[in-house]
Order: sequence, then structure tokens, then C-alpha cells
Amino acid sequence: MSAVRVRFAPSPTGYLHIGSARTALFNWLYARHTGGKFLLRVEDTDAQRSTEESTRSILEGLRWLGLDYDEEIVFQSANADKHRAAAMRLLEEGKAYRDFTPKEQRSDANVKRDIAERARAAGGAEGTDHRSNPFRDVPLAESNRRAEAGEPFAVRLKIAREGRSSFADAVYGTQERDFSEIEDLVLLRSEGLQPLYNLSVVVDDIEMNITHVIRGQDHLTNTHKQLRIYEALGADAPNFAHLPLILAPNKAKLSKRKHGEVVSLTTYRDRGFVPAAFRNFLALIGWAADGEQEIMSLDELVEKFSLAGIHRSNAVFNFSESDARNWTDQKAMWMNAEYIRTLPLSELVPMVRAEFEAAGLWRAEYETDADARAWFEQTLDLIRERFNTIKDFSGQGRAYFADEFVYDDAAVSKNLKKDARLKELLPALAARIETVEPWTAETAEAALRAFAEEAGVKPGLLINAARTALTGQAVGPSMFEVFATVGRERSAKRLRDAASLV
RNA sequence: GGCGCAUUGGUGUAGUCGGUUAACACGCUGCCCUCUCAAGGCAGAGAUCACGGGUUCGAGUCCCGUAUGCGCUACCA
Repeated sequence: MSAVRVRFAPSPTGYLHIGSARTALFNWLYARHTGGKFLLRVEDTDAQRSTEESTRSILEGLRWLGLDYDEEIVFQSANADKHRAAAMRLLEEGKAYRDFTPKEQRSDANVKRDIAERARAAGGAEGTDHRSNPFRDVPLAESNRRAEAGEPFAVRLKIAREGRSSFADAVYGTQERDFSEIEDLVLLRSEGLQPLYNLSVVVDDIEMNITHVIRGQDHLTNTHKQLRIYEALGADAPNFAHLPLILAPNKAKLSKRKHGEVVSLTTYRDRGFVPAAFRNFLALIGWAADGEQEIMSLDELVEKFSLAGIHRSNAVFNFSESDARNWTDQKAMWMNAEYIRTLPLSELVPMVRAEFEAAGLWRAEYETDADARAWFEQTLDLIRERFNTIKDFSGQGRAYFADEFVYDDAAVSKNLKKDARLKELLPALAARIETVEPWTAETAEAALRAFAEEAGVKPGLLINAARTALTGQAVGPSMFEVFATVGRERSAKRLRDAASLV
């Protein structure tokens, strides 16, 4: 058995869709699991819609997910001559024919409805006769003559009148379709003899020696057409595995126009997702190793991945467009938080660093000075427990790293405005802690509790007020750890500053 | 309209050759912990396995039908 070769073949007509990203992931996992090759082919035959920027964005997305590819990227547009040659060969061999029927103009907007209506009108209950094209049996000599005379034509594949197409899909099982259901599909369009999708895919997959085609289920019925092309070309067909689709909460296909940025992979990068977390989440849509373990490292995913574990029904990507807190699937968010709180610090630090550099919070000494570096890492470790994304380190966590930070309104009214006595207590507490030596979580706690007792207030009042004074937030880590991390002088200053907010 | 595919709690999934109270994760509720919020621990709500027939001693698991959803049906990819 020859070595596995799979490919991911996106069209560069926009950002990387999370459904495509998941297709890429599954191909990659299969290749790595079997020790095969993962290839990339950019299907840029639609010159109108394809952009280099899109290609770049897709490659970036793959890199972000950690999906490296083998061999050179194939650009489909560069192979147009080969595709055309293949079609012309079929023409010579009588396996395809020229269709001189003038091209119909189709309004792009309502194609689907248009097709359905046409079929209803033409076919009725019996369906359409796909072998009725008048040019199907025109002798080649006559066909050549008309072509040479300059008459425009498209090239169509001749599907046999009798027979059944059949293949074993690794996910959906045996698939059958009667030839009568398959049209004589167009291989080359009349305008410039441009090769069409089904032809290009097949010729390229043959050329690239692809052994397994793993792609979205929307191609399941197309496969029968492509199989006819493989046969006409005298090539062995690869194995197929179709993946269930990822749907929106209303069960519609996830699309950019309707659902916006939730479907774009770059959104997750830009909003502070950990690549490994999102990859892990993606792997679990439509696939399960055993239904038990869900948090899996890349190595574990590679080890456990199998086509047999892919299931057949479409999955719903559960998010709420109206609720900003649930802008994406909650399980994805949970998994991201899980990664953030358990990742080795050595892996977390570079991600936070990138975020800090972008936010203007990064300081060179976090790298160059051993004490500063240790403080930085300890602080990350202290606050990461309740963060969901990398963005939170520069957002909610800003006060740990900068003296300019905003006070959360709700926190101020809940913890500072609640008790007027804080106006005097806070500066007094500041004066008290300035005498504490050494300054640790333990000594800070002792000082605060003693102060509260003397002042005749509950420690909680001061603790909560201090949290908002020092961090601007109503929530956060154990307050005495925060005191220690922020430092004695900065803590005292912030306590005094906050008195004006009472 | 035709053809194809799918259908297990709100969501993602597990359920081996059909065999006792349908399992796990997220989310949700409550309790514990506690200086807040998370995390963690404990407990709980939530599924007549789309519906209707059939086969069988017994069906989420097999068969048929219906419904719903999705896909394809294009000189788009």
C-alpha cells in the first residue's frame, strides 16, 4: 500500500472559515497519524474572486493552528493547461463531446432557486433526461469542423446511459447513484475553454498522487461526477472521506454574510484564543476519540485520530449573536480558559508578551532582568486562573502591569461607594501599610486585619475596597497576594487615590 | 420538483454481536470553600434516543414509512 497523501484545497476568496480550518485539521491529523504527507493546493481558478491577500490569510491561519505542510504549495491556476489538455484528450477519445448550445445567462443571485424551478418545469416527476443533449452523438469529424470554423463550444463529459456509480466513503459508507441522475457535466466552459472545478480537482489530485480526499460533505454527491472523470481519464480514484458540516444555531450553513466574524479563524486569533485550545475544540466537532477524554495535546490528537471516529450528522456551532458574552461557542471559550490556566508558563509567556507588545504594556526588563522576569511570571500565574482569553491579561489584568488603568464602574459602586467611612479608612490604611516590613502576602494580611479590628470594621469591607482600589476590578485573586504583587508603595498610593472615588 | 445524506438532554459527543436505572463534556441550578470572582469539590435539573409502524422474549441499536434539516441538482467552487 502506498503512503498516504492528503491535501487541503481552499479557494482564496476570503478569510479562512472555521469549517475549512477543521477540514484542514482533519487532513493534517490523518497525514500525521499515518506518517503520510499533507499537501496544500490553492484553488485560485476563479480569477475574479481570488486574491493574494486571501491566500496569505489562509496560510497565516494554518500556521497559527500549527498545521505545517509538506512539499511546495500547488496553485491550481498554474495547471489550467494540463486540465484543458486532459479534457481535449477525452474529446479525442470520444469520452467527451463539444456542446455548441449557446451559453445560458444565469443570474448569480438566485441560482439555487432558479435551478429548482427549472427542474420542476422540465422534469416533472420523472426527473430530467440527462442524455438528451443534441450534440452528444455528433461525429467527431463534424464537431472538429464546426470548431475550426470558429463556432464557440463547451466540452462535456459523456456519462454512460446505463449504469450505477458507487464508492465506499470512509465516513458515510457505500454511496450509490444511478448514471441517469448524473448530468453530462461541463469540463471546459465555452469562454476561453476555461476548465471547471470538477475537472481541475480530479486532474490535480491525480497529478499530486492524492490517496485520500477528506473534504466537506457538500461534495458527497459531486463525488460521483468526479469518479466518472477518474474513469474516463483511466486513473484510479482515491479513497474518500466526507466530513459533516458545521452549522449555525438555526441549522443554516455558517456563512460570512449571515454570521459575520464568528466564522473567521482570524477572529479567534485576534480575540485572544490559544491556538492549541481552538485546535482542540475544532477537533471535537464531528469527531471523538472515545467520548471520554476531551482535552488532548497535539500528539494525543495525532495518535488517536481515525476516520472511523468521524460521525455523520452535521454539528451546530453554538453561539449567540445577540449576546456579547456568548459571541462564540461556550465550550470553545471554556476550553480556551482551561488551556490558559493549565498551560506551562513557558508557553503562556510568549503569548502574553505578544499581547503586551501590541497593547504597549511590555517592558524590556521582563526579559532582561531576572527579578522582573520572575515577578512577571508569578503575576501571570496569579491572575490567569480566572481569565478566558489572552486579551484579559491586558484588559482586566492591566493594573498589575501599569499605573494607568480604569476603574470598573460597577466595582466602584459596589466596593467603594458602599461605605462613606472608606474615605478616611483608605488613606489611614495606606499610612499603616507603609510601615510594614517586610512586605509579603502574610504581613499585608496581618496588617490589614489588625487595622480593621482597631477601626471597628469588618476586614471584608477593606479587602473588597482595596481590590477595587488596586486593580480597578471587583473580582480577582486573593487580595493579600495582590498586595504583595502590586508592591507596598504602589498599593499605598492606590489606596489614597481611591479615597477620592468614595 | 428529482436524487442523496442525516436525526441521542440547550450544544458537542459516547453508546461494542440488539439485553438490567441511556454515559461524558460544555452550559444551567444549589451547596461547600471564601475577602470578591473564578477554579476546585459535592449534589441536582434536563432525553418517552424526531415521529409512526414492523421484526424480536427484548430495539437508541435491525427493517419500512413519515416529518424535519442539510447537501447536490450551474458553462460557481
